[in-house]
Amino acid sequence: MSIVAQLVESGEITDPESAKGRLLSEAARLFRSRGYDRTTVRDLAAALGIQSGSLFHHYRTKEDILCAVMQDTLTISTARLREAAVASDDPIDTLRNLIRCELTAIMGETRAALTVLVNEWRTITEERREELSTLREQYEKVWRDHLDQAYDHGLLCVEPAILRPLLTGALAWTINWYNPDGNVSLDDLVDRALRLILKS
Amino acid sequence: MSIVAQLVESGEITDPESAKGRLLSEAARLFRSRGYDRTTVRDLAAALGIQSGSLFHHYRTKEDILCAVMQDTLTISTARLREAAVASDDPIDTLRNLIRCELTAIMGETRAALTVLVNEWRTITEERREELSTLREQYEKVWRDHLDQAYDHGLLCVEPAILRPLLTGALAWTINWYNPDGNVSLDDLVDRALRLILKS
Amino acid sequence: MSIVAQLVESGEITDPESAKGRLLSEAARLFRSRGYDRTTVRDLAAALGIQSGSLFHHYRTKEDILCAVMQDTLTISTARLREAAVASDDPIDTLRNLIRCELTAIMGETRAALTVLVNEWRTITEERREELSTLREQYEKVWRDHLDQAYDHGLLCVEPAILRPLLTGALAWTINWYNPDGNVSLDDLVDRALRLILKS
Amino acid sequence: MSIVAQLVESGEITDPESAKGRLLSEAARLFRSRGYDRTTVRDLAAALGIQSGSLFHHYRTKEDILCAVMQDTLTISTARLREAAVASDDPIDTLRNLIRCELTAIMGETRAALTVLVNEWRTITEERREELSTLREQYEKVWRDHLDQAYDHGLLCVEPAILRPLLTGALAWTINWYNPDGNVSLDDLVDRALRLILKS
DNA sequence: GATGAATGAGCGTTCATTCAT
DNA sequence: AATGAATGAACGCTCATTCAT
Repeated sequence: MSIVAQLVESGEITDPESAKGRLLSEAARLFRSRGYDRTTVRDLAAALGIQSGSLFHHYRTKEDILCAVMQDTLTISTARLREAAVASDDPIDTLRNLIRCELTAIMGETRAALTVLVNEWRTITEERREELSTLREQYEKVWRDHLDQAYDHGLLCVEPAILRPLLTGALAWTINWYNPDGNVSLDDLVDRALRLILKS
Repeated sequence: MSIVAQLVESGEITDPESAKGRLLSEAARLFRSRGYDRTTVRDLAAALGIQSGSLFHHYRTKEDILCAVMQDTLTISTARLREAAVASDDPIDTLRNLIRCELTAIMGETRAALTVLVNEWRTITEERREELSTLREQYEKVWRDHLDQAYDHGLLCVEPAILRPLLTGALAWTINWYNPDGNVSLDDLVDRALRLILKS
Repeated sequence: MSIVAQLVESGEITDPESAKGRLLSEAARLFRSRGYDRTTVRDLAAALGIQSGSLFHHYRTKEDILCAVMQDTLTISTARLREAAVASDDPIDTLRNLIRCELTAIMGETRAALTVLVNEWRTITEERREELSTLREQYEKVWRDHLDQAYDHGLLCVEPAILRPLLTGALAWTINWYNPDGNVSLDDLVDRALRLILKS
Repeated sequence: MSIVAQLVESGEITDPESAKGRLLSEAARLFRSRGYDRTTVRDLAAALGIQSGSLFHHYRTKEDILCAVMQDTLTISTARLREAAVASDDPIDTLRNLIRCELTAIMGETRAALTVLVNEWRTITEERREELSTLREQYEKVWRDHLDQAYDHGLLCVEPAILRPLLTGALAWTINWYNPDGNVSLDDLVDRALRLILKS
């Protein structure tokens, strides 16, 4: 059973097959391509083939939709990261897996939602940010645990507290330049990011 | 004579002391803190103590203001980067200087404008983007030249074509987490970023 | 069944009883009395007892409203002119009927819209003008056919190609001076216009 | 000495060679081609090579400029019409001269101002309209006198009180269709308009 | 649940006019 | 006379949201 299916079953995320789920994935797609502010509720409604007023039966406000997108994306990403983290016993392999997992998320199906998460963070209200921060911290905890471990083994070039945010930026930025269909494979990219953080 | 003063004299940027210059720096500040879309021309006018209609004596449209902010910032940043690049003969010192220069820009007075450059890039029209791209490429050329040189000396952990965008992201992202008044000094941060890209 | 009712049924014009129809007739009235430029969407909305923003549910732009007014008016006028043209077999009676029909339109319910059609023709975009020109030509064709016929019978003082635009002007101008409640009856006016174009 | 020169000398119109005169003729040209509302004071100033604020040293408001254009045009037109009226003793020749004079004004240099006079009449304030009405009546008096005379000779197909406004419209409308460079000469057009109003 | 007309505050922009220089 | 920056009211239009149906 896939991770997404499990999270749907446990009620942690909205079923992407449901009406609400389709709404969220369409929203993620639009928010990413046009930006949150420039995406109107009419755009979203049109993309779903409904009237704009009908959106508000599912979510109270446009911002609620943005937050739901962020929340589900974070939940899925964290679950996937955890899975990636236990796939190997070797610290370096584990780091490679984490990097690949994060890059896959950035490039893959959750790409839209993640971009939104980065670009529209300041868009949402303080209160909402705090709610989501809890989820973000769970995600970051996975990274921190394994970076600490690798650092204790003397593998990293920089202490985790600084290394992680530097790496986060490096990976997040790939969305602005990396082309999966170009002449740098994803494996190459993962390898280069890994070399960046390793000591030797 | 300062770099900014020289650029003003040569007409490459708007004098920051002039009415237009004050308009631009206020715009950069507001666009950064609220985002371009969420900053209204009335906000900007109020911050300058004038009427909203009066803005349009200086710039034809709001987007013109955004572009002027981007252009001046890029011009200043490039001039500063060039200056930083020639301060030392040692390749590693030069890289350190470039990193410090970029971080200083991100943290310092041009911080606002640079954030805009990143966040509002897709906001502007295609045509405008091309104009600005020329300026961006001049900036990047300075980096590329010195990274190539360092790579030829066997100093870098990754080939420049991939290293530079990874580094760009790592440095740009600092805006989201680094606190200049916290317990990591700017020198420390520069040092850690340098360690990231060096081979050993 | 009235001509208007038939045109509504066939979908050629907007039902004057519908919300959109009331909007159009109010627009025609205001555009006529103040001119298109001087009529604001807020004026129009106020006259309809709605908010200005609500107008844009019915028509995308103010110009769309103007064009819709013009189109419906032309469609109705053409239908009426055709009806008037077949009411008699006598060429002179037919001309009299056409003149009366045109004057009735200019004086009557479509007066506002017709004035707009004349005064705001240059207001609308080229593209739109071409669309409407087709309708105008249909209207003019009715006139041309019957003027040609009358000319062939030797009834007219001037060849139709010049006579028709001279007559158009003479009739259109009545809006600037003729008072239906004054001491010149509509029948008198029709009679005088007819005398103008007949040979004897 | 030309009529215009005489009127300038007597102070009845603004010298077209003077700064104000150039302003007026440029205004007439612009008002005609774009309409009064759509011509901005900046357009006018630009056409004159001055700043928009400078216009207000010559005229207090934009409407003042419109009225000055109307006034001068009416004054010149009336003087020319009077001249045309005394050129012949023959009633029919005189009518022909009046028609030609009016058409020449509509087509010629004063064309711009005359269009304004027709199209922007409702634009100006009540008070202003009364001032100009006096001038208009002087112009109309010339026509009325000669039409009355011709009617008394049994030459006209319709009584002057109705004939004149019908003719006014017929001639004014030529601006919408007549092309002086087309295959209908001005003489032909004058001839056809004359046939319209004559009895036989 | 869905519709779609309506809201109403707010947007970027225009423009006749003013006025210190 | 002329400038040109500034005004401030008004413009056409947008859009998240509401609500009767």
